[in-house]
Amino acid sequence: MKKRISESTIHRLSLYYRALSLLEKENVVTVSSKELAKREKLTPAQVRKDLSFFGSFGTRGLGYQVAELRSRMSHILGINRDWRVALIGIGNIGSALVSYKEFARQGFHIVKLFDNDQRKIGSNHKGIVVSDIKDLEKELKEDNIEIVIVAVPATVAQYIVDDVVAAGVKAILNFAPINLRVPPEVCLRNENMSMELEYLSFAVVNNHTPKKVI
Amino acid sequence: MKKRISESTIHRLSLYYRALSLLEKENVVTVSSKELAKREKLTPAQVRKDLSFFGSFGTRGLGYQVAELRSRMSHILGINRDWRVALIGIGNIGSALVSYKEFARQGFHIVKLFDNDQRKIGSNHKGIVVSDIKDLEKELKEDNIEIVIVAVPATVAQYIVDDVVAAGVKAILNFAPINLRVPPEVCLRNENMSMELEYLSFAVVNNHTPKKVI
DNA sequence: TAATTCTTGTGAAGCATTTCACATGAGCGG
DNA sequence: CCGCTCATGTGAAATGCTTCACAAGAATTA
Ligand SMILES: NC(=O)c1ccc[n+]([C@@H]2O[C@H](COP(=O)([O-])OP(=O)(O)OC[C@H]3O[C@@H](n4cnc5c(N)ncnc54)[C@H](O)[C@@H]3O)[C@@H](O)[C@H]2O)c1
Ligand SMILES: NC(=O)c1ccc[n+]([C@@H]2O[C@H](COP(=O)([O-])OP(=O)(O)OC[C@H]3O[C@@H](n4cnc5c(N)ncnc54)[C@H](O)[C@@H]3O)[C@@H](O)[C@H]2O)c1
Repeated sequence: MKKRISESTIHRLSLYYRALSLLEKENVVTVSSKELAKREKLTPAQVRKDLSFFGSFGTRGLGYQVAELRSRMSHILGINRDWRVALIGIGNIGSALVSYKEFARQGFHIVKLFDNDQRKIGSNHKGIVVSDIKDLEKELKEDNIEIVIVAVPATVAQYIVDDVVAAGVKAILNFAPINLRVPPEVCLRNENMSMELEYLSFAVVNNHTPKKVI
Repeated sequence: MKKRISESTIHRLSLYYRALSLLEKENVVTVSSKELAKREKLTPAQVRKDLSFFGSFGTRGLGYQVAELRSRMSHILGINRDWRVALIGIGNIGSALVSYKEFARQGFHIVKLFDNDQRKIGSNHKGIVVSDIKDLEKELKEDNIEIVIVAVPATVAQYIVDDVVAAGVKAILNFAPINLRVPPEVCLRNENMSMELEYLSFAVVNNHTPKKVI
């Protein structure tokens, strides 16, 4: 019975959630798969198929209740609750992420910072004191951290991630441009900006246009 | 004859390029599809099929010459040359990107910065003076910019992108969490970190492990 | 109540991508 | 130079994902 949900479907759930949030702000009460599709450059059939993996949320002839569907989406995505996030590496990109208030508004609360630079350890970023990387495993456990963001140089990322995994964390967002080894029960996602620039460069040189834009 | 190259293949080309660069640093001379696959958690067949879209670069029984294949990859990806990049929005994320030296090392040179904040206009970031957003279209044309990175609030991103498109730019990397409209000849890529966090949250809640890690 | 309109939910068809499997060619050791 | 090993390149099969197309349910109007 349990069908494997594809990566693309999960990403589109995020898009639906985003579109529904906007619709709610616009005080729109119901929305059809057609309208939802248009807003995120997809097809109505795609929208309905994606939703159908999780249940049937609409009314024939009418469409979907915006508020209800949004709430359903948030449950499916697991964002109807708060998440405790730790950020490792308070450099260029790390600092940008701590300052980004939107994450907290979405339920992703960065509650812990780590670095190995003595000048940074003990300093305060947006109300959070930077911890020593030495205490990583211990503090991740103590603080019940569920998601870790890795923003350290690629050369040390694997060591860091090994500790993160040892601490029992099951979800990692990695910014270092390196292929990290994690056990199968840990979900690792990579945010690789160079790869996106290379995609653009490929597209320009080869006159290629992507079919779908993530 | 011209086969459509899939998004996944293009992303994997970046992975091959990265792995080959490391192999070259390690003074490895030849590499098999098997080894290349292992390094990036792929299958040997996948590697060979991807490469086969662009030619045949290997030697049966031996594998691929690391230096040669790397050079071929860089030509295919269009990174055997320099690119002139402009960055719009010198806030949290924009500042992090300007400071990141790796982009320039890969041939992506951020040579132009834009903002609308009077306190930022005229200021110097890593040797580049921030221009007024008012002059965006004119300066993008004058300076022959080919790739634009958009790091402004979502509320203004569409206006900015319209100007970027009007200036004839064909490649855009967008960090704003919004679905931007661009004409079909323009390649738009979105870097959406919230979406990745939502992916992780989905994975944890649904006990889902992705098949492939991008 | 019946006819009309609208839009969902979903098997099945149509495409796309990945994996398989093997013929083929290169190097090497005896 | 022959036989053995290794690894590529590629059609074909298998798998996965998207789109089609339509039965069926809900509202609305007559
Ligand atoms: N800055 C960007 O725009 C950008 C873009 C793409 C990728 N990245 C990647 O993101 C990562 C961080 O980049 P950055 O520009 O912020 O680098 P950075 O050097 O500014 O920051 C790295 C931080 O990690 C800390 N660190 C180093 N070793 C550590 C360790 N062992 N334990 C804990 N902390 C440690 C450093 O003290 C520093 O604060 C890198 O892997 C980089 O390749 C950055
Ligand atoms: N900071 C992050 O970690 C992060 C994470 C995910 C997504 N984002 C997205 O990236 C974008 C930038 O985020 P940020 O945190 O750097 O925001 P920010 O507010 O720090 O920076 C935005 C910059 O854009 C400039 N700007 C505003 N309107 C402009 C206009 N019309 N023309 C030119 N410049 C203008 C502002 O002056 C500011 O310098 C946002 O869309 C945000 O949602 C940021």
